[in-house]
Amino acid sequence: MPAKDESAAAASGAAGPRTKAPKSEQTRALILETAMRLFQERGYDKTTMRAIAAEAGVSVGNAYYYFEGKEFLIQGFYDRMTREHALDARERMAGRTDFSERLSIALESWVDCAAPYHEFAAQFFRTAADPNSALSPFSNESHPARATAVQLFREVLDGSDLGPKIDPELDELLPDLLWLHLMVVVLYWVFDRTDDTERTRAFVQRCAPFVAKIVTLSRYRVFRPLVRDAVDMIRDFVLPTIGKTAASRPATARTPSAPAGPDAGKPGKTTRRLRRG
Amino acid sequence: MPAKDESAAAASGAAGPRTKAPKSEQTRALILETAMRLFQERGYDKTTMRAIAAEAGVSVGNAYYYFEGKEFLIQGFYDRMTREHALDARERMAGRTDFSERLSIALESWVDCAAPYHEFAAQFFRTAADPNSALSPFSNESHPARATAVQLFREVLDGSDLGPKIDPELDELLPDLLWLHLMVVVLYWVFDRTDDTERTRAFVQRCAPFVAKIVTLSRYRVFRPLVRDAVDMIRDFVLPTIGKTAASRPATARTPSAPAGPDAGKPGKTTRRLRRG
DNA sequence: ACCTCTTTTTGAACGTGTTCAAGATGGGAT
DNA sequence: ATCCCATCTTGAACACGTTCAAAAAGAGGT
Repeated sequence: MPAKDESAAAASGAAGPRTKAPKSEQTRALILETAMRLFQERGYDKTTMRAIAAEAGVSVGNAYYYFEGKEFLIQGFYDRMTREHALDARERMAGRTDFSERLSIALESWVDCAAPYHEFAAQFFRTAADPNSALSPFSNESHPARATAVQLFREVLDGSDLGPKIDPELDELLPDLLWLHLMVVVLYWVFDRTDDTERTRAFVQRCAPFVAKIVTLSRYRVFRPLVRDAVDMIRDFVLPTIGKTAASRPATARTPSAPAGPDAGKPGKTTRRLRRG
Repeated sequence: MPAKDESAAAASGAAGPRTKAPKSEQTRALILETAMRLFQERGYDKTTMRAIAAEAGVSVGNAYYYFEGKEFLIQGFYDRMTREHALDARERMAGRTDFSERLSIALESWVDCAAPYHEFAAQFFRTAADPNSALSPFSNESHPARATAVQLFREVLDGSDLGPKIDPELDELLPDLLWLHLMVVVLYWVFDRTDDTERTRAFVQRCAPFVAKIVTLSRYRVFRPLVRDAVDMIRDFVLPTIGKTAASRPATARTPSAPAGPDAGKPGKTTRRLRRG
């Protein structure tokens, strides 16, 4: 049983090595770096595991010792790009306070950061679309990349001037919703075949004001019931799937909070007082 | 150059065989049927091309003569399921006139029809998620399965009693939008790990009234600007990607907020008074 | 019958991702 | 030093999707 799972290794052995052997970590990094370089040079499909191993000066079996499979090498890309994006977006947003503008900048920043990888993004995407894969952006909450992205969107909101006036329940959900919006943009981007993904850029420019408008309008009385419904639905059906909230599998089970309340049998803890008809 | 593309073969040779050789079509069908049977029995990954060929009593090369690759065998499944769904949904909707109910039935019918394939839907989905693949539901408009599904949703609308009162522009888009909604349900379903995909079923039950509410509310004055924006955006950015509308590359144009004329530089015929029956 | 050309069929061979039994390495404990 | 054990490394071997040159089977025409 090799110690592939470092978090487990770090948590289990109390008397064990506090920092995992730097030697092995070095090999791991070497393989990952080599893989990423070759991916960028030749594309994902054209880069064989044998080539990666050879280029890194290790055996092919060794690569599999550190990475469960070829697709796991992609994670490095994903993580790196997400970090770059967060940094770049923060920098570009600095000083701006208009929500629509900030959102637009954040999304455009993503398109820019992702641009170098667009060519083999398809392969990438294909792997991420597999629910069984650990790479799926929806699967494991632990995915650090998602946390980074959600955090960025929280900052997009916090830095803008529509602060306390909007529905607190919606406000709580918004960072995740904006991340979801980013996922839609990603989907659009992956399928975008125009030069420099101009189409996606235009899409983003149109989306941002629209989203801002929705958020702004959500304050008004007329929209409240609709917003309520949407918020409830997202809380019950979307967030749990992403791994948010303690209730991670409430579908057939009972409600996690409010034992025998009005929504017994309902998927999530809806709202305490929901005037349902 | 073998005649893999039967539509071309049928259209080109004026003096050629009006019906393509039934012999070869028989082999093709045999391979497809065998593949579908094995996929259902063992799952997609576990079913090897060698096994399909052996079970069908042909050589492996022969399978590749009729199908460009393994993934192309999936298309058979996709098409069949879509047809089944359309039939089943129509039957179940018969007599109902409430839009929300009809939509709910149509979606639930899909979940039921897709249930037998849920196990290997992941692999399926993974393939469909590849923009390069001919299987992608977004790629080629010609995809007959999508046409069937969109047509079904048109019937969902036509059979319901909210007919002429809703915004005609929205009405025109709705079938495609509902299909898009189905795609979201599919996404949800693929990732759903609950027993009998109970969670997806609950999701659908909640979505349908919500969608109906939106459609209903879209009539009121307050919502008009929002609906307008949404309709425009969808027409400009979503439908062209699906292959709808002649204007398929409007992205790089100018700012959308009407500088010169009402629709100057707009890709589609955006705002126009359509009085549809 | 014989030749000619297209359509269909074959199966060995290639390149790939992945596995695995076996070996090498290194650091403590005796 | 010697042994022990976990960690790391190896490369041959496996199974799979896919390709391809060549053979077989038809389909006309003479």
